[in-house]
Amino acid sequence: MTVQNTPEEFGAYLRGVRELAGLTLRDVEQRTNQVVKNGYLSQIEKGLIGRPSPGILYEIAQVYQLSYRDLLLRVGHRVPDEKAQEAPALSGFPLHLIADLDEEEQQALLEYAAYLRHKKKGR
Amino acid sequence: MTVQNTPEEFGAYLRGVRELAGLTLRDVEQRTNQVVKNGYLSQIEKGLIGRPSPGILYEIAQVYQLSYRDLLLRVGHRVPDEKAQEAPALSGFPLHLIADLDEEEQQALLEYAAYLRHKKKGR
DNA sequence: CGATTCTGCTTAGTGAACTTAGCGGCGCTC
DNA sequence: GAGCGCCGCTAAGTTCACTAAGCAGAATCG
Repeated sequence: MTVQNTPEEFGAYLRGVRELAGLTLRDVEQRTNQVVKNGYLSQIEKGLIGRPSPGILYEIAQVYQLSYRDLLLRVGHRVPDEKAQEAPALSGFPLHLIADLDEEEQQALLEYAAYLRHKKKGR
Repeated sequence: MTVQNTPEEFGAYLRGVRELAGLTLRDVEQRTNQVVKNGYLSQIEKGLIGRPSPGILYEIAQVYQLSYRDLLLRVGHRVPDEKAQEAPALSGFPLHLIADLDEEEQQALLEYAAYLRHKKKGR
């Protein structure tokens, strides 16, 4: 429910969860396949790291069985809206015409648009 | 729809969108309140940056009216599950008892758990 | 007692994201 | 055609997440 922690708060929280789970720093390192190094986790828990990266937080969430989204929020990372899949509106452009196209075709279209825009300069 | 782009692909994509929107690098810098520097955006578009941070991607998504989530996926950031709000299961621990507690109380509880765990060592 | 093996921790180093500052080119206008 | 402003770009510098390596203390066991 928390929205934002200081690094100290976040560290204390993580330490609490780890100890509750009965894991050592090296246990976590092992369970994350050496992705989260014990020394680094120690730094995080001591509040020395401002904003651990999403990848690290994800691994921690897995090991402790916490919500990845919640961890992201705690350290202050932007999190995509649950819903509100903000469609690329781009001011009335007929998107449905583009939605059908596959990856390469869309890219080609963008490049063509760039070409048009370039030409237009000599308007 | 794409799941993962190479830095080059991602850069080409962003460049296409920007030109389609008719914006210059400095326009974007201005519209993001100098959060996304023109020189840096240039580096991204040329594929020189491996994985721009969430904060930067968020700003870009806002300016171009793109889906932040989609940008995260393109560069390879982990994204929290739309649903599947993975509850902190922690092996049968009676979570509902904790859910009521406020922030401070939860922290105190974790610290108490740590204390218990510590004591237990002399089992 | 000494040796071993855990524990958390610290320090110095690396690398990549991001900044700063400025360059050269192009298209205006006078 | 000289000056001016905007364009994308780039090289060097800064910052900070993350690594590598090892140390001190406590528990364990011979």
